[in-house]
Amino acid sequence: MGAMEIRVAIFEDNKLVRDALEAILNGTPGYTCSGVFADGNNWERSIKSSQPDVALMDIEMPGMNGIEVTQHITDEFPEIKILIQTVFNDSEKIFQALCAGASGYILKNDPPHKYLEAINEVYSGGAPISATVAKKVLGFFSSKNVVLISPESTDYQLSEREKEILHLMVEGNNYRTIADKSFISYETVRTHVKHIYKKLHVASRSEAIQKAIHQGIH
Amino acid sequence: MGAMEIRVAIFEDNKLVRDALEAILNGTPGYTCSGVFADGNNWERSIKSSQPDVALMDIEMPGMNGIEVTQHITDEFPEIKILIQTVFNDSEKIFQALCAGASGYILKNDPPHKYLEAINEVYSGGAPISATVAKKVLGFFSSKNVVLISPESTDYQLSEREKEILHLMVEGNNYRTIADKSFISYETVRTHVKHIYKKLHVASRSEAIQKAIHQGIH
DNA sequence: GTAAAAAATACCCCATTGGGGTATTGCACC
DNA sequence: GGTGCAATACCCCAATGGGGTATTTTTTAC
Repeated sequence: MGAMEIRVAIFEDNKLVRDALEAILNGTPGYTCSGVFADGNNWERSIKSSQPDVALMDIEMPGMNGIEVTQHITDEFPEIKILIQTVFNDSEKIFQALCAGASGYILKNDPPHKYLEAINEVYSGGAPISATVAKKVLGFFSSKNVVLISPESTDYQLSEREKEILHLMVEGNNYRTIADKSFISYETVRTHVKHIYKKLHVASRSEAIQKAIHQGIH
Repeated sequence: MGAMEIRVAIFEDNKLVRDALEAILNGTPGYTCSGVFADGNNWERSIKSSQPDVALMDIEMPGMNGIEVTQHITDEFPEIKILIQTVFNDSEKIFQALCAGASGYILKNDPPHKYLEAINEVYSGGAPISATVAKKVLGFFSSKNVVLISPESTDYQLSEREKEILHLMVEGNNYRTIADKSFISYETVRTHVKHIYKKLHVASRSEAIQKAIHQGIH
């Protein structure tokens, strides 16, 4: 086990597939299978014990599914790359996985050498997607299922105080509570809120909150 | 010119690039350049005269840009595949193009053989994306810039009357006006609105309107 | 260094909205 | 013939939103 080997953790509920993948990884120079898990129910312990560079993730697993595990891992261990593998051609799942932070996507019927290439590619910072998946991704953009929010439009020039007030609104406080927590009067809160609405181009509390959450105004 | 050749139209403002692409296409068996255009200003005429299977589209063009042209072509001639090519690594533009209906995406510094492969791939129904672009696409999903709308969630079981009221709300009428237009009392409008909010799982006029518009409740 | 602009504070008025009830009528389904 | 639902209608009241005006402080600009 040389220092240059890519450590891979396998999350896969099918024992045959799991064993096959493990054999391929351990039988190929440059790759080590550092952990094999049948589900994601103990994902945190699994990750800590196997210390992978790349997690090969099945979407369909009993208990916690691959999408949830992907979300958790990218939240807690953002340096670990996740390569999603599935037999399903389910667009919905693919997109959930992509949104959860997967780095790449391959189909289960891809041949072993494709797996190895893909693992290598995510490890090097790339983004392997099989042709089938790529097609779905592009197709999805053409459909009306995606709303893009321009990164440019996220600068609303809110003042620090306004951001504080907005934050308190997102937490669900009403004007009275915001006033108390900010040590200013009810009417001042209202004035700030009016300014916030003008800057965000919205006309209600809920719209402002939506915009704040979706565009990460903190 | 055999029957099996792929007809390609080039939209590209740079004359050098344009001529080079034309030469490559016409010099390679299986490909024909059926039209060469410096901009998209007469896109409809250009498409009708060149009858392409695939349009090779530059994003940056004087007058109508490649994204707008892509949108028009996919609207009017959905059978034509569009391969976007650009020197820019601009995520924003890439996503606009993808949303406009592009079938594939290559970078201008890709070598000629990649162009030919990509043209062949879109023509066969594939979705070529260069590794750089793929990375951006996947990265975009992980960011907070994309909102996915599940197709499943669009049935809210609104009654006919409730849909009417919601429609009047979308048009900007207040309760009083809705009441007058619907020949019912102000209070009845309020009752309907409360029911609508419960069914849509929202808590304000603006959220309800957003949901109605985005999910096409009529 | 001073003038202009922006931010933060505070108050006024009042219409509109939202959530919690209750209640009656009519219609369909079993 | 009761049970459920849609449509109608009213009550109370808290919360929100938009329009003002005004003072003080801070920042920015020339």
